[in-house]
Amino acid sequence: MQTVSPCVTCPHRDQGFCGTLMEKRLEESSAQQRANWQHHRIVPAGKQIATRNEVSEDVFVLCGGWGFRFFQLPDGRRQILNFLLPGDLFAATSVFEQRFHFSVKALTEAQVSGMRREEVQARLDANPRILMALAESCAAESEAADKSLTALGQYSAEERIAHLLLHLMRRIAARSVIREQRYPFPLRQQHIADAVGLTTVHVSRIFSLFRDRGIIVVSDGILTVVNLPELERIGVLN
Amino acid sequence: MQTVSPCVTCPHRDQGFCGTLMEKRLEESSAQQRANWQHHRIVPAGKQIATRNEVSEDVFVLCGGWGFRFFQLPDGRRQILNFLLPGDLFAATSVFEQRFHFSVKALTEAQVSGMRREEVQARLDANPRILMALAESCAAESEAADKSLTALGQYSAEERIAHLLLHLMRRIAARSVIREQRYPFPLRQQHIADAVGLTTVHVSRIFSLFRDRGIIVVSDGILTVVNLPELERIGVLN
DNA sequence: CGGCAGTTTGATGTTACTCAATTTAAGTGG
DNA sequence: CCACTTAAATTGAGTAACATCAAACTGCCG
Repeated sequence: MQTVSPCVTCPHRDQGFCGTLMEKRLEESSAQQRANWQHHRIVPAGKQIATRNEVSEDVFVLCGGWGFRFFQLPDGRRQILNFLLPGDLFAATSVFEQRFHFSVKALTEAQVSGMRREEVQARLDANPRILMALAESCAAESEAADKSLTALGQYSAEERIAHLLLHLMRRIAARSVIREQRYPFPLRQQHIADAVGLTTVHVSRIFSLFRDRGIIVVSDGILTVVNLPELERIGVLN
Repeated sequence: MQTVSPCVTCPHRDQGFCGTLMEKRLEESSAQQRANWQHHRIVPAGKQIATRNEVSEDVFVLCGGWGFRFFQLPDGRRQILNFLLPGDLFAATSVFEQRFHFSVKALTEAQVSGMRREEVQARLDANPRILMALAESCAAESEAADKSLTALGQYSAEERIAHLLLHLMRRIAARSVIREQRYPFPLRQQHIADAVGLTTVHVSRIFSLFRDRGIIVVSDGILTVVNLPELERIGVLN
């Protein structure tokens, strides 16, 4: 599980929270912050940050805001692979690949940090704790991918949406203190639809259903969980 | 892409083909074959080889036959995460995790090789080429998972099945020479159904459809591709 | 010959999609 | 703060895709 801590590598850290284990390990190995092998930028909401098949010398971390990783199909369909929260690497495997196999967009205004891949790899060799942290990220991503696959293959619409919400809630709670079951929630229904393989219309109906049954309410970018046990009953696989 | 080569670490190698890069790298580092940190066994078709949450000191490779990785839900539903072919690690990340986050079953009679995790890790430290090979496996698995996710989230039944077949065909062809577009194919329709999130009844209908349209024929454990361009038109997500 | 596992086929039901209209919310500029 | 504009969410009606249930068929093996 991830712990709450301010962003250590990002110069914009006063504006948000990062602090994954991977990031901490990298920082540990580096004497000076804001070294010249890192760069940072702020991107507006909706802006595409990375494109499939694009070559990059950098490994990216989302330092602030939300983003998402996705595949775009030629006919316009889009699959959102996962959502990126502060502290997340775009993908753990991108430390070893110079080409993105996915695209990334900013969901809100976001802070993105890039680190030279060869520098990251050099630190990997020098410090086995970084390698271990990276291996853990890989394993966590792989397990999350397997769970998403199960959700899309086996779950009904209600189950998929409940599952997505619970998964996001756990990740948000690991990064900031949650009071009264109110979670920041910048997703549009279109994002949910593209993540769980439904249409926006159907997502809206399920949300209405949940609202009417007193399970959750979404408004003003805030997700309020009214009946957590019921949400878990619907959405927890195992 | 993987190359055709006999299984190097497995004592049963005359009975099948393995030869992933990862395996070759491991062998490279080891003077004697059949070292005492490896063990091998033959498991009958249908036998469960690994169970979710189970702890193991070993890292497993499928040396011969076919297997599959899956999640079992309490209500009986099952999601097949991927199929294992000779030479495949059960999962690349299992080199770092002592607990399976998935279950594995033998699809045909299969040969399984287990290697002490600490021995594998020791070789990882000693030989950077092994680490690189493992990183490549991780990246390949992650990309495959993202593609499967897209297939389940966005594709119609026809597209999903065509996609699965093409994906398997490429992997089989990387391990053995294919003549006349005839591929060994030990899957039951139930396996396909559980892999692509459909019912067996619907899988059967799609197969009939493909057969009637002269695209593929499956019989006697052999998949014959009659019209490859058409199959690719349906199933390639690019 | 009987039994079993796997596949095929038909009839019917349900879930989720499509299309279209309407309402609500979120900005924007005056 | 209010009219205006635009994006997002909601609702209804009709439809397509896939599931469910049940029966029949096939090949295989004892």
